[in-house]
Amino acid sequence: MSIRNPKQALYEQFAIVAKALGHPLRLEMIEHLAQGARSVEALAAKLGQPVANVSQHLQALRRAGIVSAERDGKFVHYSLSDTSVLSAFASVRGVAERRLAEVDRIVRRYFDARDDMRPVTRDELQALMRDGLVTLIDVRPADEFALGHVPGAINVPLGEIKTWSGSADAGREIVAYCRGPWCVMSFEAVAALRSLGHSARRLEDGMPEWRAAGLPVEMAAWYRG
Amino acid sequence: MSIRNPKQALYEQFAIVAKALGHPLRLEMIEHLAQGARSVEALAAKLGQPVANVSQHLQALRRAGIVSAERDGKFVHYSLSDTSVLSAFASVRGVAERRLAEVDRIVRRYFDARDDMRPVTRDELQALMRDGLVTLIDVRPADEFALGHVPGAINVPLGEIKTWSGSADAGREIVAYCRGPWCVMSFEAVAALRSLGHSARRLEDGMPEWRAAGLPVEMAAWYRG
DNA sequence: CTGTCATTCAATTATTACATTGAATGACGA
DNA sequence: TCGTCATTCAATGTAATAATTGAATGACAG
Repeated sequence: MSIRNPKQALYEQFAIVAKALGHPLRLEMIEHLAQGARSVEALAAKLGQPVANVSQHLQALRRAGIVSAERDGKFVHYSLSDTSVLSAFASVRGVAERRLAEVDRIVRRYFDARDDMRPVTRDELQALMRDGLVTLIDVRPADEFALGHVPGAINVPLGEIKTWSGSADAGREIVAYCRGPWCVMSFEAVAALRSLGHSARRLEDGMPEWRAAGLPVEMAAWYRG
Repeated sequence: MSIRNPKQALYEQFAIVAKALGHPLRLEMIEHLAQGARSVEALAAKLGQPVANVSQHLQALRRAGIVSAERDGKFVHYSLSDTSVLSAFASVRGVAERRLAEVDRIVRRYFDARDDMRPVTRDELQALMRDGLVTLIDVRPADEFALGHVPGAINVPLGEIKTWSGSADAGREIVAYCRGPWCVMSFEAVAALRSLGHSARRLEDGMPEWRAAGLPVEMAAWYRG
């Protein structure tokens, strides 16, 4: 850590941030934290990882200034330091999308591409919702839905898609969204709904992007006030 | 590299890109390549690093899709794959700037902050140049200047600042720019000019950002056509 | 075909990152 | 004060990454 010259010292600081983003688990953690603050234990449960491991990765992110911690009793709630983290994540994803054929291959394996695969943009969705033309479902788990969702969205966690679709109007198009543009839950939801005979598309982004765009966010009643 | 599920596979791909950015030398290489394509040897000379080391880092960047290589005789010219790389770099820098007090500290050590430290924006510079109020100097080495510079700029490499300043109009403000917002050459140039009694400021960005903004770029005569 | 030169590869060592385990801390409630 | 629980720390083995060296490739000139 000896500072030979300021130029290299600066690059070292930038590298610390990039390095902190350079691990799959930490990226997944960031995407979860983008939904809202989480305790170490809650995050570990979401990720299916040992608590100690998650704690150490969180500290790595904290050292890089990517997340911040706030103690609340015996819990420590971690959250993203600011929205610049999300844009850094998006930029990295942008490079990966543009240049790594692998990413495309993985997505296609997951979701057979058709012309109607085109995702719905935020603007399109707002128009469709205003005119009452679509049913909007939020396929994230209930706790994430409660912390904030697109106004008018119905919470249908992935496991309940099949049950729910029985009661849904078969002739009405469904738009699904989840955590972000590469969150696979909305892909799975759309695939499931189509196989059940519904017309369904994905929202191109997820909740964090909706919020970052300054659009209105609705919260569950027991969180209000 | 076993693909357990598509979600993790995607995060792994994103992590590859971020990991490639997670090394000071590679970040410095990217900033150099943002000025224009370079051969391995030329880049190694700029960085003061052994050729083999630079070659291996270049390959790491290539695997991540950040740079691309083009063979030309016995030379291999590397360049940035696309401008999304620059925006990813900028985002990482943004997180670092916002969150790491260390960065601020390093910059301040380099350049004692005053109210007139405020850098000149691109828009301001264009207005100042149009009205002929400032002298614009490009403090990068001559080869980088030749590959493209801001119209009207004079090339004054760092080592020639002192000599050049003797012939400069002492009452006229000087604006200096170099490779990018954190490139220290323009900091050093401004510090040197001020100590010599000149009024000098930095342009907030460098050449790559100027080019990425779609602004006109001038090339040396022997490169034209 | 041979020599030269830019680049890459292969092998080595040192360093750093990672996951796991079990123990230590720190705050709360009884 | 004591026990409980969330979190962190410390220690371990393993794997990945980095810099260095010298040899191998691949293209050009003669």
